[in-house]
Amino acid sequence: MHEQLKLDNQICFRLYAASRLVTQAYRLLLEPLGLTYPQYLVMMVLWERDNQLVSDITHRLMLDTNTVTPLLQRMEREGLVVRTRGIADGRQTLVSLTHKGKRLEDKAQNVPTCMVQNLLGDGDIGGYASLVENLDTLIGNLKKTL
Amino acid sequence: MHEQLKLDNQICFRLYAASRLVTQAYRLLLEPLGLTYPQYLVMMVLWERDNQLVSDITHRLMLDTNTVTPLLQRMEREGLVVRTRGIADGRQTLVSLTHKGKRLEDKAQNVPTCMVQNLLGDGDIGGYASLVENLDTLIGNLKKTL
DNA sequence: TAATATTGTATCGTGTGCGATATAAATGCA
DNA sequence: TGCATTTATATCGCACACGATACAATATTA
Repeated sequence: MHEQLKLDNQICFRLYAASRLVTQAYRLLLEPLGLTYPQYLVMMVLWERDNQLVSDITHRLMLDTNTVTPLLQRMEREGLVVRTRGIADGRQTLVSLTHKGKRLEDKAQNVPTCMVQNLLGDGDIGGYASLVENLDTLIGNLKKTL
Repeated sequence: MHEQLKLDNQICFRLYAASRLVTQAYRLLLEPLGLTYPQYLVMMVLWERDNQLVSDITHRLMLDTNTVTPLLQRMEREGLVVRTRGIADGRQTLVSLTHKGKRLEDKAQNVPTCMVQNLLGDGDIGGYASLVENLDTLIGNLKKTL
């Protein structure tokens, strides 16, 4: 087996494993808030700006409606968001935060700090910025091929 | 919002997005083979060495039996592997490749090359090794906290 | 303007991931 | 030996992801 072939497996499997570990680490922090990681992502989008369309959220999270719609339905059932049909355009669905959803932002204040701690551990990661940059390159390349 | 807090979100969401994009890129390559990406990972473990225990596979893929067992059951249904109960230790389940499973290795020869192409795109391989290294550090840190 | 195409969401089915629990086989220990 | 404990795997339930499809509302066009 060629060197490059191993390399491929290494990088892909590492991304797969790292992603799952990140989600697991978030679970410990988010469970007290009653959120999953994908739900937390939606909340972050809405905390940044309230009242967004389903399509805004799908674009922001690079997901499709067949993932986001059920996600939002569960969050609506939990009383975190409300979905209302668009007035100007009846096809659209507007997603807005409830009181409970807004209040949750305060409780989530320490989550990012904890996650940085989890990622960095005791030591520094020298190439933190370069890691971000490399991931962006990777993501850009993959998007082009899809 | 502090700089670090944004940074956290960036890196975690990037890992999440990159992982999904990798899976999507694999889907195009693996669908002709009748494999999903997790199934392909299992096949790679078995192509490297046949006749392994469920626990060997779970450790190798950093997954638990509640994920791997149904995965193997689907693969057995597809005629890719056979699961046999351990002789020495009746608790164990030994997973071995069928003829069909072994033959699939040839058809999958070009998959890693294609994926490297997808990951690298036109650009160079600069920072590829450091990306692997940084991901390993990240994975190591996350494992420690879980 | 009526017919057609497009767009924005939603629904359905399948395959993971994973916490929680179950079960049978092996082990340990009184 | 008998029984509690541990171990290896399996089962169950829920929440994603995503391809495929459906559907209603808007836009287009003949």
